[in-house]
Amino acid sequence: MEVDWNRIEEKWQRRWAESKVFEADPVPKGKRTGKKEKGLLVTFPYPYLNGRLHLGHAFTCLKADIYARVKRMQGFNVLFPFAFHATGEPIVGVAERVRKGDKEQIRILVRGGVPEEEIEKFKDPRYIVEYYRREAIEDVTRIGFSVDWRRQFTTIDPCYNRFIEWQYLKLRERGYVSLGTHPVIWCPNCESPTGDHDRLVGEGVSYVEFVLLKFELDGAFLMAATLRPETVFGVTNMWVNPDATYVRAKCNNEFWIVSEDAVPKLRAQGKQVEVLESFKGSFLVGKLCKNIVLGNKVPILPALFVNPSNASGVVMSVPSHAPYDWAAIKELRSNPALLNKYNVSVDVVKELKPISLIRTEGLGENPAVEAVDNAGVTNQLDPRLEELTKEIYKKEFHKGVLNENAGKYSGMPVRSVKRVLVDDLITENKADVMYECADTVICRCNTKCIVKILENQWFLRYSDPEWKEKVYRLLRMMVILPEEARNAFESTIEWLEDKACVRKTGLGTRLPWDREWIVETLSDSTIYMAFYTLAKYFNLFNIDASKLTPEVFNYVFLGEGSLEEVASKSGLDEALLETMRDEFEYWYPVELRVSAKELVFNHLTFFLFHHVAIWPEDKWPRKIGVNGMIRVEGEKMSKSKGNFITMREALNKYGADVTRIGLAYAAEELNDPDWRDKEVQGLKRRLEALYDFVVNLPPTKPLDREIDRWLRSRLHRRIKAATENYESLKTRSAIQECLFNIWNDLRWYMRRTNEYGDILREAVKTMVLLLAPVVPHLCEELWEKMGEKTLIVTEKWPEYDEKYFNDVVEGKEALLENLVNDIREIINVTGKKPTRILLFVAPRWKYRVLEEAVKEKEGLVKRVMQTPEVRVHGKEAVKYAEKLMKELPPVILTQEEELDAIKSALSFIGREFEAEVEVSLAERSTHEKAKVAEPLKPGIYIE
RNA sequence: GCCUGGAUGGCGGAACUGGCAGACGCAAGGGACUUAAAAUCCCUUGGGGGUCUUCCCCCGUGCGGGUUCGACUCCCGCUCCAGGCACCA
Repeated sequence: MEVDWNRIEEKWQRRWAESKVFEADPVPKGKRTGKKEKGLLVTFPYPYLNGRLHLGHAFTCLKADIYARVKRMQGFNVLFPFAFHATGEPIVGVAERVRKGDKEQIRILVRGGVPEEEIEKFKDPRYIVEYYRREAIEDVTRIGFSVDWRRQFTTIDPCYNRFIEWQYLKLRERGYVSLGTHPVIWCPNCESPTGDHDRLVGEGVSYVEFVLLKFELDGAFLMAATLRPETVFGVTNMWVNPDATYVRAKCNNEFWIVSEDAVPKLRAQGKQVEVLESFKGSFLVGKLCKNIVLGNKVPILPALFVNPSNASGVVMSVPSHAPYDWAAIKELRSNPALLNKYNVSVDVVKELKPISLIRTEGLGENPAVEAVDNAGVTNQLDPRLEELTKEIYKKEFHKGVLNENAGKYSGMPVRSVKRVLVDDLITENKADVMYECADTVICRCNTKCIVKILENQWFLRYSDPEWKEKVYRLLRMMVILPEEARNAFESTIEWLEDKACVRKTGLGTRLPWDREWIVETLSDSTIYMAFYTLAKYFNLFNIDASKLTPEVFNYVFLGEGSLEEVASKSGLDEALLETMRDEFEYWYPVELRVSAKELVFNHLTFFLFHHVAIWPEDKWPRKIGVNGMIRVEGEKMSKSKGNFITMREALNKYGADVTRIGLAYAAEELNDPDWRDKEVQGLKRRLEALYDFVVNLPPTKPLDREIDRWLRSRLHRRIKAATENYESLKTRSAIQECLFNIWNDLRWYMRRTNEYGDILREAVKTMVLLLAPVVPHLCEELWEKMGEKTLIVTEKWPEYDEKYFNDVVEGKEALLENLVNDIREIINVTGKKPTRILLFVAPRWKYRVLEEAVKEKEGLVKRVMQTPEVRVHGKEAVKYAEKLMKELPPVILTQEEELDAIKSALSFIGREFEAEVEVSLAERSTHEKAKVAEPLKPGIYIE
């Protein structure tokens, strides 16, 4: 039968709206008697409004919605709110591009479903927010998420701004926000940090910290840049690029010699640099400079591999451990002409001897010399040098130990020496640091980026050990679903450092004490779940944001201050303030927050940090659900791949319930859900079959045969399993239980009997109830079709009762199922068409042996052979006992039970095979098949 | 490179503390029903082999080793994939 999905979905969405079932308010104060009267707040991270919602949003949000619906049916007062994120750059960027008439941007918008006549209005970022908010509400409603819309907001609403201001004042007051200084990849042209998405070249490139070692030269320092400062003990000479331009500059209170390219970088990194003179690198070649760490003098030599635009443009030469250096020395030795050009005697180069300073298991005295010579490298620009460098460094870093040449550091592992050494050298004024991009980064404006140290920026002090300790404590108290995700939280907390929480551009809330800054987007989205509890009042009474002073939030969220004072100062009603306070207390803490795994490393962890910073323990969140990322037909979903599916498209094609079950069945835990049309169509057919079945449900009557008890037993086990699965967000397993498994049980039941007991109807009703959180529209319709007058969304969740679990009856059915399969197997193997089937139930003595085996396997054969009843069967008995030692049957029945089960199923078996069926006890027969009969494996003979 | 996960049939994926790998679904094939199709119902389906009446044997959970009576599961060493790596939502 065709199911009119559209009609059903619209009908029930209308009913839900009319009856306001999703509008959740606190239970009146006097009636909060038990756990179920305490509010349960279920949340989903609000989506960013730079486009339509897509299947990824739908997937995560559905997990939350299903949980909310289950809990609601279990009798909890559940609040599932929804809001919208607008803070940040991209929306402004879109508006900007539309304003400039960017054709590509407009094409993207139109292709994304924006009507041509709306485009003009997209010049205003606020309109974009408004537009996508409307679209999102339509999608969320159409997919049937059980949202209380009275509490919606966007992050650029004035009331929300006041809330963020309060939060940051609070964090600052408690010492969690402070001024800081931090290196960033920076575009000198745009004069702003260059994030990944702002780059033309160099996605994912970070910066590295070079150590600048000071080498004295004519009253100045030649600044050698290195990533391996420990090798200062093995320096034989210095390298400069003879063709590059170098400068002598006053840097802070010293004179430095660095490449010209390094000057703006040093300036960006907080150095006062004044260039005094500039010259070619060749000017330096041949001079001697002093290694102030060791006190010896080393020559400055020319090298082409030195890149003046990398770090300081000066490199120290450690031929023992650095392949480039050894290769360059070799090349100079074999090419005296080059040296003559700079008036350097070849002897200088010939006298250079590698100085080994690291001992590494598996590597020789001078690893670079050996590697370069073995590879036959003779040229310093040989591309293989890169590879050799990496190889040696990797080994030396992990296994290397500094040798006696390293002075007081000798004996230390390379792995741990760097930090100590650098700290020492800086303290002794023998070194400095310089940051450099790890690889080329080019901004979208086509400018090469550098590393800048941003000063006086506001930071969240996530590195604070006490703050971290509190978060660890919260984490230990929390339920993480699935548990495997806990590790990721732990390592994130550990790894987290101070984070800049403000920017200069984009939409958002201005920092209350420093209005040139805007609170950055991830930083304004950490505790807003609390805002849902109040947004209702802000929306309802259209409250003037200016009244929302910090005192108001202090009172409502923290219970600080006196009611009268807060009321008179803010101009808000005392009663309203008190109601808001109660509303917050009622819904908080957050019961569950569900998100995709990519947010563990930022948003979800920040969510924890800020909660412990603001609230006492009883307001800390309870559970976090983490899920995978959506894929489409096995591939990552992305706009560029052309496999991007918006919620709107899915809803138009499949309808709400099919989309829901398609997503809910696609994956659970950390697995990535895969949206496959074939799979979804299969589920749709299954739902249609269910509809058909329920609508044409055969009449039932009160019966209590074994098969009825069997179905009841199975049903109660399914209820238990499905409920547990739902509670741990395992929607896939839940669906398996309450759709497929119950369905298979019903099929078996209807195959086994022609007379249907009331339990059949009960099972179907239960199935509809259990499926309601996943496919709520269909289930409401079926519920009504079954003659129920209530709304299923608030109907009571089925409960299981272990007293109905019946192992014997289930064992009997399992026996019959196996028996039927075995008979079929024999028919298939022999190719006989049966007219008569003879069945033999195993002799009693075999049950005796089995009983003993179940009790204790050890010494089974010996033990049972002492029983006369068994011993008379001699070899046969030993054989059976030995078989049991290897493997026991999964269920255990007595001989009587088994005989009884088969007897009462004779007509069923006869129907299945269109043959006469007879059963007898093996001990009453001499038939060869009576001999092979075993408990749970009756002898079968087919005629 | 670093930090988290992960790798199981034609496909998506199960397997609790180490105990019969492949549950459940999809796809495919065969059959029943039907005027026909769809839907539904029943059956088969990891690979290979055998002396095939409820079977038996061999191989099989990314690769190479190890621990164990026994390993998808634990340990060591790799390979590949996904996500994250902070001034971005």
